[in-house]
Amino acid sequence: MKDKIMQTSIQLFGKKGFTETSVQDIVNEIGVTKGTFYYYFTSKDELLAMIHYEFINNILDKQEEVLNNPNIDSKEKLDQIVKVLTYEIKHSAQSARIFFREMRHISEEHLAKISPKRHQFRKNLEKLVTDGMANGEFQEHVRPDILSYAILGITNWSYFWYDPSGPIKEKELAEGYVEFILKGLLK
Amino acid sequence: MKDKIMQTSIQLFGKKGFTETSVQDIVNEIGVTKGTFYYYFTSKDELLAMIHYEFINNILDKQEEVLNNPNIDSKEKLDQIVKVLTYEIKHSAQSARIFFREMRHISEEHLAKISPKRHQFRKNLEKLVTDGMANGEFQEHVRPDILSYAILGITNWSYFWYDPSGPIKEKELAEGYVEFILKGLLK
Amino acid sequence: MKDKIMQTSIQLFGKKGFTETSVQDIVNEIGVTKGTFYYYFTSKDELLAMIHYEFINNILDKQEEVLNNPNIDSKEKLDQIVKVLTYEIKHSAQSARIFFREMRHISEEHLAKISPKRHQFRKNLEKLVTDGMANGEFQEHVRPDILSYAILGITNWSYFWYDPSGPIKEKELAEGYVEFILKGLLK
Amino acid sequence: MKDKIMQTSIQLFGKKGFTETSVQDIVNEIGVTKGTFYYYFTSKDELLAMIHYEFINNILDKQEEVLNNPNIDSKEKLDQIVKVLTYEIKHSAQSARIFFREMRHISEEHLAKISPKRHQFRKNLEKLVTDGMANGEFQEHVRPDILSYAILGITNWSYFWYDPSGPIKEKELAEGYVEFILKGLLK
DNA sequence: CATGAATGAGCGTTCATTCAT
DNA sequence: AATGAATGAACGCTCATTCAT
Repeated sequence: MKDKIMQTSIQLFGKKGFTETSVQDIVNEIGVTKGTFYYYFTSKDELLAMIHYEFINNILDKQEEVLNNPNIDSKEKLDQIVKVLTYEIKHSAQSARIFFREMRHISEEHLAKISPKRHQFRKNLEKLVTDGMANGEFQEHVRPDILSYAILGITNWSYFWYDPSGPIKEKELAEGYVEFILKGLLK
Repeated sequence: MKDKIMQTSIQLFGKKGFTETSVQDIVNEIGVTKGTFYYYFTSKDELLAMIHYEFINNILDKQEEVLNNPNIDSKEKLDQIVKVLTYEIKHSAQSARIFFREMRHISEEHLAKISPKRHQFRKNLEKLVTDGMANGEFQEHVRPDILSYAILGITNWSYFWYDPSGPIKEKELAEGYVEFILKGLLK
Repeated sequence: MKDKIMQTSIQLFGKKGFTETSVQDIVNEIGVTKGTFYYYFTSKDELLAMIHYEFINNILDKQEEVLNNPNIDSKEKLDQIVKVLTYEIKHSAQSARIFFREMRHISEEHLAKISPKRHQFRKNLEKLVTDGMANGEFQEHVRPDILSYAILGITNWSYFWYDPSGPIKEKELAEGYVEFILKGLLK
Repeated sequence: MKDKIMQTSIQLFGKKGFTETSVQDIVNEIGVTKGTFYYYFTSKDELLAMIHYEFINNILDKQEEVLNNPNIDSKEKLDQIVKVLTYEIKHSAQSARIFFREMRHISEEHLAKISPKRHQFRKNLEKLVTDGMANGEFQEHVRPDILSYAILGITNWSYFWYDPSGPIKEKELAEGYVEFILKGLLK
């Protein structure tokens, strides 16, 4: 039941927004009453925090799996991470929307568990860039932190506009991103 | 007074969010009553739409000024557009936040005036990429629409994390973005 | 201007109701501002009272003109009064609606001028019935006050359902009423 | 509780009017909070519609019971229907007031259930008159529809003026109405 | 005469949350 | 484990009225 509530909430929060989705909406969808909701969650807030936590935990795991692979170079790691992100934004579209859009509704208390993971994810990417520079794969023209934010911007922005049923296929999108990130625009 | 309400609302919507800011919050901040608010705006919705409209109108104007300059090449145009965007996200930080975050609260009716401008902005960027490919400045490795979204992702994402009082200066950020966009990561 | 406001208000109060019509609605219709309204009327209440006063004054005058005619008998007087009422309900439909429907919104103070006239109108009708009984024209089977209310009920109820553009013509209606009032149903 | 809200609302709507009675007034009277009101009714509108529905349903049932009685003639049926109406207007005075006065505040949606019954009631009366004419009990001097409206006018108008604590007793009123309806005024 | 800005009280409605059962 | 009744605070919005100009 707890999981059912979470999955239903992800769909509703993603579609209509956190504030715009009432607890009543959620329990109506499942066919139970509000009492049930508060039996499993102490607040709407906590539910949102859990959704965030599961999402960041999942992509952080996948990212670290790539980063810990000793058999591939920085370029290949970057390639795989971009693909992971694009995959998640497509296949967990509603979770991604919630993650990028509704962070502001999470209380200080819950942020304490989520923010470090968010930060870790970004820092890991920055370290990958730094490492790639150190081993001569990447240019050293720009601050690694800026580069990490730029790469995240490219992928994360997809949640804002990307329509899986539109003309751009997931594979083409991810490969386009990688190509652009690696080679830039100039001839 | 109308302008005062708008400026105050931009600050509050940016800081706390549209739904989370009540009309009462806005008028309290100014020291008038709710009646005054509704004397100048027919709804909170309309106010939000106006904020969006002013923002997109402003950056669209600046973008087209750059694009219409016959004395500079595509690379230079791209450089200037990235700088315009970074400048706006820094100096109109709250408006930018509202623009990227609160679109979903704008009614159909008001969207009719705003959406075309949003779309135009993105299309203009795509055309700049296409033109740059046609005249041999840019590589033709990736679909121009994907590239336009990627570039917008880089700049727009700044609204999410960039802190003007942090260690990264605006100039360094914008120039870092341009360098990365043009040359990519690989050596 | 004062008259313009009254005429416009009659239309709007009749169509939408007193409470449902705002002072703003009225002045919008005329193209002036609320200040103007309050220059001519001290309150919305007062305006309503004036409308009532004009209406009752008008039909009371017409009623008394009939009653004071020494050349016609009670039956003829009744006939003419029913026709006056039917005429007013058709041709001053909105005023009639307001008169019958919105009495409850008139303040004590203003009622002091209107109620006596309303009462007078009914009393005059009762007296006509009593006189008709006294001079042998009418039966003395029912209390004259009940009869006066019954006759008023027949005519006034028209405001509720009568549609001048429907199949029943004004003349047919008034004459039907008179026939029924005089002869009843039974063979 | 739902019924308590309805009964309280009937008293308040009847006394002060629908628009003039706030949900706050209703719940204050009962000693609960507004939340409770909206737990039982989806809107103030819906509550009004329910009051109307119960009223018309009740008198329509009673009317049809009389009409379906095969042992009495048209005159007797008319007599009983007038008495039913007078009884209701006296004993459900506030419901009757609401029914005749506040129809205009009922939404299209709810009217769909109420209007047909209102119409049915009037049509049944018209049919009774027509039948009475056909079997020779009643004169055929006036259109049956006009007669039905006239009879309804007599009885319904009572809601406007009749004071059960005044000098006229219910029985005297109803019998006076019947006498007048059947025999008219003229000797 | 008329305007336009502002007020303040109130309204219908929503909703996260509580709690006895 | 789940229900259903109830709360209370807030929200967007309306509107009769005032008043300096």
